[in-house]
Amino acid sequence: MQEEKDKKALPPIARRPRGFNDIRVDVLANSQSIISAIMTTYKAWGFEPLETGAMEYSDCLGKFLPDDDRPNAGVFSLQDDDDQWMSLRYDLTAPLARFVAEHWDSLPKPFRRSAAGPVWRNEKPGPGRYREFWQCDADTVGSARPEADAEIIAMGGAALEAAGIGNADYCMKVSNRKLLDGLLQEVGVNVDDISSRLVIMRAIDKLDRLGETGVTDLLGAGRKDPSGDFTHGANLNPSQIDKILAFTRTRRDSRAATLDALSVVIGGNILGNEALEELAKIDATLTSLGVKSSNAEFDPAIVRGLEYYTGTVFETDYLRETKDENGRSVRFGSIGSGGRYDDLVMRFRRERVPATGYSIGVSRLMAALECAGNKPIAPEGPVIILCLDNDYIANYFKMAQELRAGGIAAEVYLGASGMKAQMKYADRRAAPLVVIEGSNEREKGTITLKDLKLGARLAQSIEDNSAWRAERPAQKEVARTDLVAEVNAMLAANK
RNA sequence: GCAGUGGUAGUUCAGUAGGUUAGAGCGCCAGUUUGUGGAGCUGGAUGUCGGUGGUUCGAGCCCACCCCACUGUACCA
Repeated sequence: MQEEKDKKALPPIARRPRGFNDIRVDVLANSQSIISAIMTTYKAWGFEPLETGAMEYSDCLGKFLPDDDRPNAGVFSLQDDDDQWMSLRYDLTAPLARFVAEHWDSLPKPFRRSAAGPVWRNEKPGPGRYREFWQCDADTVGSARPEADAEIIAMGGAALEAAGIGNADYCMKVSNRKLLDGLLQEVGVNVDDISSRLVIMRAIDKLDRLGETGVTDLLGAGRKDPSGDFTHGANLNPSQIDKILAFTRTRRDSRAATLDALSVVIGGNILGNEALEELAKIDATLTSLGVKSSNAEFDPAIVRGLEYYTGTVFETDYLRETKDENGRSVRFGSIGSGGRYDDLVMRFRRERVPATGYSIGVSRLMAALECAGNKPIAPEGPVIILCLDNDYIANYFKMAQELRAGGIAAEVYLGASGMKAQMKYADRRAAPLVVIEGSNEREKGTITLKDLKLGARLAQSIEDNSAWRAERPAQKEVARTDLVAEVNAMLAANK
């Protein structure tokens, strides 16, 4: 009892829930610029921005309804005061389906929507995996044409390049669910047996990581991983497995060649032919949009784990080899993915509403850019006006207002420490320069401007600290009346 | 979820066969005769040694359970 009371008296330990990140100004500046580059591209291709709320009624989000046993499995859920379950959205596609179904009659069709925002998943976080993260999506709802898929694919590449990914560093890998369904029919697997179809899809999805031997195990009896964990397999026989593996090897260096190879394997099948026709149209559209095979290729080994895709599927591979801080090479998962989901809106309305879309994971994209050595944006802080003389603080505020009126971000130091500490503060705030007015300057009607960025550059050759300080480099005494003009000149000189 | 590894200052780590007041680098804070950040000088602060219980005269070190982190694996609509 007593102990419990003592525990209660302790203050809470400041800590952040795992999987949720604090984002400081340097990272924030970069993610905002990436998001804006992507959204600008989406807009240029005719996609209208739409923002929806963070929560949806759980039954609108899909199959993951909270139940009594695990009300929060996968999603964050809570019960509203009218007892309805609500959940934080786990992607931007499900809210789109809800919105479209709700407003179908008043929407222009096809409806082309872009969206950027955070999504939440109640899962175990890992490196590069968070419980809150941003996605940038674009979707075309109400067009069944393969050209709609092609356009999304081409635009996805354009968006990535706008965000800073090099043209040679990514490849959109495109396939079609119907290819696999056709193949499974031919091989004698019951396609309507959803669970075995899913096991097979997930097995193929792991090709890049586990290789053909691992996937062979997963398609057969099952696989035991090095840690001793056992994964049940699809229990196919060796000849079925061979045919599936042969199918996954039909990728060629050009889209046309892959189509030829595929038609040999799957051509006789009705679903397979449908898929081939769609892919051929996608190829033609990509070609007319100027998208090379090196940036968008057909790869039948791409299946994607998600159940809701009905046709075209694609994901974006980041190609550049990257190393972590220990020099080990890092494998990035896809930095974006998408596909056609013709049945998602059908949950709300009886009619089938074909839709296709693409989603970019912002933090993963940032990690890729960072590993590739892209120079991050260094955010710039305000001009700091030192407060050397409390009796004259009014003067400092006046200077700040003059600078702001001149379009320059400025701030008066409001702490209580000495000059050295104030310089340190300005340094930490990434201030481009500081304004100094002590009694020396005031008596002369001048101010001293110190260029922190130039100083930083000069400091690289510093050998003797006291001499360095005596020299007072990178600073300049100017007339008080020229404050705004001189600050502007110094800022311009540093661009 | 399953398996392996680990948990000592803000951080990276050291801690010798269980023995007195638990250490180092970096970082942080303050001062350095009106004046100057990023590599000067001087001084300073900081740890429920992940938690709880146990063994012991004595536990950072040994034992049990729990928590958390990392790695692999599964799931990821």
